[in-house]
Amino acid sequence: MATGRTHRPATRSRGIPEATVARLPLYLRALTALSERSVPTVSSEELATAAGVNSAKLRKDFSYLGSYGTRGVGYDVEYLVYQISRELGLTQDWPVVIVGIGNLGAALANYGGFASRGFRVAALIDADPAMAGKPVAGMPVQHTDELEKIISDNGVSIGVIATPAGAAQQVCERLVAAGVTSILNFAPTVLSVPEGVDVRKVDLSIELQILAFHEQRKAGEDAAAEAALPAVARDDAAIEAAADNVAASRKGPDGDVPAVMPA
Amino acid sequence: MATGRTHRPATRSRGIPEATVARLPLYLRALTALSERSVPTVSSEELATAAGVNSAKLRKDFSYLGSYGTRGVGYDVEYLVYQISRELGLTQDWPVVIVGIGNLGAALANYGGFASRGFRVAALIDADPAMAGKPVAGMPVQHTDELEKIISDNGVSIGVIATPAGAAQQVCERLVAAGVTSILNFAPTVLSVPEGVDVRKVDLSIELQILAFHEQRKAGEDAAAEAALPAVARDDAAIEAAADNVAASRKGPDGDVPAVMPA
DNA sequence: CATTGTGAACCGTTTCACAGCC
DNA sequence: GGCTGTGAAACGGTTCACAATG
Repeated sequence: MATGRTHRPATRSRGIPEATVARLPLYLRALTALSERSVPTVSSEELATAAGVNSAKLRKDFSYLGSYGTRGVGYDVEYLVYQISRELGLTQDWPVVIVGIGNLGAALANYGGFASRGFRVAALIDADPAMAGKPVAGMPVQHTDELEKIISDNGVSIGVIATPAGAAQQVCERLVAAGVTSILNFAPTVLSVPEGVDVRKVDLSIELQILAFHEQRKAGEDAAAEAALPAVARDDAAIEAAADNVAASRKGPDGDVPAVMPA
Repeated sequence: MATGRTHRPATRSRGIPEATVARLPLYLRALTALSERSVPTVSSEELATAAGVNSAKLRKDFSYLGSYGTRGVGYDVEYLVYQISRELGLTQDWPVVIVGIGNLGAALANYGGFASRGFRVAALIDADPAMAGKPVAGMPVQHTDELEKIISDNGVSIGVIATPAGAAQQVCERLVAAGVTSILNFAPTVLSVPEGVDVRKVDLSIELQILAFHEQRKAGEDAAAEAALPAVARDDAAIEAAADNVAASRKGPDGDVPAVMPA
């Protein structure tokens, strides 16, 4: 999961818990799907399943927004879509700039999920003069020299950094100086920003490392089980020794082979 | 923040807290940088700053791994790198497959951060027959038909899904059936997986929505401050009204303009 | 009477503050 | 003296369980 936030103290009352905010987009996506299928109402149970959470959590989350359900019936899909959209600020237009148009930046520029929810890619910016003017996702790449002007002309408050780690802090500082107050950072660096600027980080290799950690544990468990050891206390040596056996016993059933679409 | 996990109950003792696990890669990155600069030891304070956390948290985190520091001195950089790498399972080789070689899949394939930490891209897989054989990141794309064989031949236990949402669940099922037990999902869908399979999700549009939420709040605050209203209780109507003024007053100082590298 | 909304208990995580140790 | 390691307190989030209610 992406994470990392800079925050002012939770002064104001009736603040929605951060954990709840992070789930609202999930609910919104599930609700949008229901809306497209013209489903009029959902129960907390159904919606929770669709969003991949449990229903108690969902109900508590919604209780922070206000009470938009009907006891004995459920929630009105359209109404909830509206309320959550409004709460997330998606009823307004958010111009976004992407800085660093390499593989990842280009992928982001082409990503449909942005436009579909109020985000508009206002500009693509790269430091390579050779990139300037080149169309990516139907939009000409602009040179870094224009950064400040672009931000200011478009009233951009959200910036996406997809540069190499070495350039990220500099880019960040220029974005912030130009008026950006929210940054989504894909570069594998800790950005330091002034008070009042939010940073969220998405780090691919960190996610993999977390998976590797659990994977390693599973390997240890499997091996312990196979060796018919009592599954009680953990023993580091045993786990380490067992780790070498990972992936030894894998099966590859090719029963039904459904088609997969290209990304 | 990327997130989302499927988990067996925390049966085993001496489990490292999930929150700590999620920070270990951060420490590792900071330590690696120190190591490259041949710094022999660090204090919890220095390392914490470099990793973007506070020192109490860092010390508590390390206390779960064992006590690898020296009071009055700090931590031995090389030794810590080794201990954390081992704990994360990065001393072994993790073959990974990427399914869905669109813009994002290609970006992932080219991403250097994988190889640098024990992850090896074993194969790139796509359902489009036209992609088959095409080289991406110096490696030929293989057709989905080969999925099971690839997983099995390479002992792959970690899969990355970068397909469109519609294909993700099917791909996921095939990966799992073929022996994959950890999945990093970039498709904007909730994947359902059997017990024992870990899923982590990275969702770009969710991250932006979370930023938009905070951005909206800031706009409300700013407006309230400008209007010289008492900064006490929140008033929804006022915030909504003020939201339209976002980005009205932006300055674009072009003082020093450092160069930015392409991504 | 099915389903929401929510106090209260619970649990994991963070922070504090200081004892322990080099 | 300086810095780690860690109990204990504080906090935020989740889950439970049931009263409220359309």
